[in-house]
Amino acid sequence: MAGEIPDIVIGRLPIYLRELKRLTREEKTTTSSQELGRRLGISSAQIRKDLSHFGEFGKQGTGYHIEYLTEQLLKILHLTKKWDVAIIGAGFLGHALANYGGFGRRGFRIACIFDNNPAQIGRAMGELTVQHVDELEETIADLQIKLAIIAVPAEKAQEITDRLIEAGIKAILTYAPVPLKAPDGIRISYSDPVVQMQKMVYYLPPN
Amino acid sequence: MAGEIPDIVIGRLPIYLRELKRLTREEKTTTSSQELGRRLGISSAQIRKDLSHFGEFGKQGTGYHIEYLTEQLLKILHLTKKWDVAIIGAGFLGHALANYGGFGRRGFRIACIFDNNPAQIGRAMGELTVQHVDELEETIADLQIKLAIIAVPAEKAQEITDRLIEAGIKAILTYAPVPLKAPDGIRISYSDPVVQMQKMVYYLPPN
DNA sequence: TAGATTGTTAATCGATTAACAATC
DNA sequence: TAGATTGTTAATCGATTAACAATC
Repeated sequence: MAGEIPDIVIGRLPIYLRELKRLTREEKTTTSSQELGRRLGISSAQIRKDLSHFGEFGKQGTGYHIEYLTEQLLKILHLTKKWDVAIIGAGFLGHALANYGGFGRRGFRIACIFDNNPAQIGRAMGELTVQHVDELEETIADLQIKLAIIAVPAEKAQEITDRLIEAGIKAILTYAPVPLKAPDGIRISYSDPVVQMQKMVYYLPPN
Repeated sequence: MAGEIPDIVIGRLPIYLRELKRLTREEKTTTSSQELGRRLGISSAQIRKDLSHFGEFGKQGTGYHIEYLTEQLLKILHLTKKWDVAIIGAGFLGHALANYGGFGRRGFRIACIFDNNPAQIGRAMGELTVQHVDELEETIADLQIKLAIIAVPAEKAQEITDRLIEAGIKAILTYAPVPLKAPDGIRISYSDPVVQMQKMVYYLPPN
């Protein structure tokens, strides 16, 4: 069973979770690896294999009880409690993140947002107020926040990263198009829309 | 050499490109697979292997000429011309995307942005004006746009996808947390910050 | 019982790494 | 020449798929 689960398997669990919620919304109570696979464009064998790393959640002949599997995945992913998140950068992107309802619905709470631009400080954003970035350390330590999202310009990203880690942050999602240096044990996840677009362009005929 | 290049290799090329540009900004003229690998957290062997799919770009003993390798990667990725991009959805996220300078600097031009909310139509965004989503088909066909970014709510994403493809779009980057159905030959790239966060949370001790 | 679907094993497929001759 | 680094081969490692006994 458990032991050393491949990272790529962990990466698919949130996708399964997301689709299970959609099935629930469609009033279904039961599903199968085949149905799930068809909806996600993944083979049914892969889904069964992935789940088998964590235990046995299905029944031969009938498949998976959606509510039960959802609960199990939430437990596996440590999503049975809400996680506080700090956002650094209150530009357009920080604004979009702070106002995105998806975090609240799926296990997170945007707890604070920071910027260094005096014009932004004190401004209301979502349910929050933009704080000065110099309050970053204290706020994160006080609230014991472990997760952060970086939405600052590339040049500032490494400095912010260092400060976040120093303040106790353990995982960072960054939108800055820069590889971040961080000690072992700190998770970094990258999102660069331009990189994604460039990759797709390869497959398009030029001109 | 060429033939059937693994998708995962293509996915790393934009990252190499991005780092080469940074090296250029640092006034370097030459680099090696070792230096590049160290900066990106990738093995030097992998970088050499990846590049070898496309030809020989380096020199034994000295490494790679940065400017030359950059040009080659741009050619390989079909980035020697600017690609027009359509954005669907002028909410906070669409706003952030339209105002992000990274596209312009790295091979793209945001050509148009659409929304269905009357309050948004006509509003200036970046250098653009928000158009009604019903003009989507005509604008995309007229400008022969091949790339689109979906920044609409989940429920609308599939309908928009269908319309985009009908209008001639060949590749889509979507921020909607839904798997999109599309015919073969259409590329879809997903970005869901919540999924990225959920994946990282697995590695964090609960509570 | 007959049909469906699981969990798991073994086979296949693909990607990464180590190592080194070639050569600048 | 001595040192550095490439491009490539072969070995290793890891992930996906096919197949099927077990069983609901």
